[in-house]
Amino acid sequence: MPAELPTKPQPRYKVLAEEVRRTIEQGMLRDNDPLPSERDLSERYEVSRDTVRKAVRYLEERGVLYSDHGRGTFVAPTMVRVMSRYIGGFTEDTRRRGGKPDQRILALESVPASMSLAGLLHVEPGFPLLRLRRLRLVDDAIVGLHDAYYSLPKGIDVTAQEVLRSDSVYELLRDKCDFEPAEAVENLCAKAAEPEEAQLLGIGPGSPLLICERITFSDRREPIEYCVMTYLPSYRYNTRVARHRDGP
Amino acid sequence: MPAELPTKPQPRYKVLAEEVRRTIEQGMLRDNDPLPSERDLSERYEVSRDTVRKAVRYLEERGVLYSDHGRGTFVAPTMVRVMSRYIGGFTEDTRRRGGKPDQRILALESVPASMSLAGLLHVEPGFPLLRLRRLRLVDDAIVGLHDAYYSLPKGIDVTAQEVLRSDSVYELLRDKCDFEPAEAVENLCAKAAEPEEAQLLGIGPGSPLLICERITFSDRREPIEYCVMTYLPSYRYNTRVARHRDGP
DNA sequence: TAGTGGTCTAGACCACTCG
DNA sequence: GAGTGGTCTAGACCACTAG
Repeated sequence: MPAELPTKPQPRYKVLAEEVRRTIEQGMLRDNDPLPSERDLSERYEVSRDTVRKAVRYLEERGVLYSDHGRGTFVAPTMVRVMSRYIGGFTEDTRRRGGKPDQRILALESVPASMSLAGLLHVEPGFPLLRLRRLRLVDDAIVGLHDAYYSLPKGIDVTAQEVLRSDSVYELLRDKCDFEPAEAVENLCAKAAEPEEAQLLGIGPGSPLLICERITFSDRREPIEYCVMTYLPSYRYNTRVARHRDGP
Repeated sequence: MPAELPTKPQPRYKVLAEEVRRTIEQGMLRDNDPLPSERDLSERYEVSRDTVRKAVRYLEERGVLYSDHGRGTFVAPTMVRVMSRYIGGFTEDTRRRGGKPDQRILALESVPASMSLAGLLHVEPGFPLLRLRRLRLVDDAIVGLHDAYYSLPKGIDVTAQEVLRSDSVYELLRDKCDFEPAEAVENLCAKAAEPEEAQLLGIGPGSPLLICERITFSDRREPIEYCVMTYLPSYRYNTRVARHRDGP
């Protein structure tokens, strides 16, 4: 079987959107430059105005464009474009930033769900969870520690081999079960390193750490993963906060 | 002049959306319950299906609903609904979480832009910036320190009185100039408290702190504010990371 | 196969901005 | 007033899910 993907035909609005994105990335348009009007684009690309509007929405969501009633549609500043965040794992995120991601697996085991984990993942206390604890590296330097718990369907198991081979746990789980991360919530705060963390991360106890707790939901909005990510001060978390198009 | 606001008539899709949101918040629908189909809603509310779809998009952006092709539209889990983030100041954010926000102004002065600030705010080095340094409190306890720099039009000035009186600096600036925050980018990391910070925050030097740097853009996407927010470990930053409806 | 959301069209009118 | 984005309609067909 060849590696050719079927590559479903993309909807027109998405094709248009990527065309516009390419134009911008190639430097044909600079920050805050105006785009042609929706009616213009609609004629030029021979699609309905509504399809043009969908393409513009698509790029607005991603921090690439913004539009102002009565004025026009414009190219968002580079900094906004860059910091637009979407759900993705450490590997993907690091690559996007131009770094070389790596990992050291510390533990891969089945553990019974504690009361609090059971509550977060909507399972019974004692339900067997897959636990994966890893050191995370960027360009061969340790940047953090991930401690993740997955609620997997019965009979599904994962080996260290598979984790090492695959590019991301998300991808691995997408193949083995029907896990498809659709949404996540995160909670960030600062914390002093505890002795064990300090030793693993090669820092002094009490050193400042960035803690990011995450719960990931499947496309059916079942909580599937709970993960505590512990980062050194050198690690930076970027995000874009958009005002909603209208009220809260 | 009476305090009556004109209250512009809202578009139908927004009226519908708020109606649905109310239904959910009153507990008529629980997490992951299905909504009536778009065609149903379109008949029931006597609007076109497209208008229903706009209302659904509106609520999806806000983490209230999610829809699955071929299956239906459903109520998003409570945790997702709660952690949906939008641009707002400390005051508004704290109130949303049920806390009582407060502040102690440490400095309000005009300072010449440094090289780095000038670069971030797109002004000439030496350009006079308004600097506002404040302790931030929730329920009468210190939680952090805000150090903000604003690039204001010439001739606009702000007094401590005005800051104290107004509910938020954003609101104040909206009145005095045409500042309207539309988007922001944030960069978070951990840091050890320096002696001065430690003293102001009432902690030991070297204690862990959460640092959030923010650049705020106006509706014209001019960078208007640069702010460094320093938080104690007790402060928590919540966010929702949605996968985009389609590819990155 | 019936029902759902996803895409697309063509046209209309409104609300806003700016010269 | 001319031009822009914002809202709304009515209808068509496609793609997907589930019983």
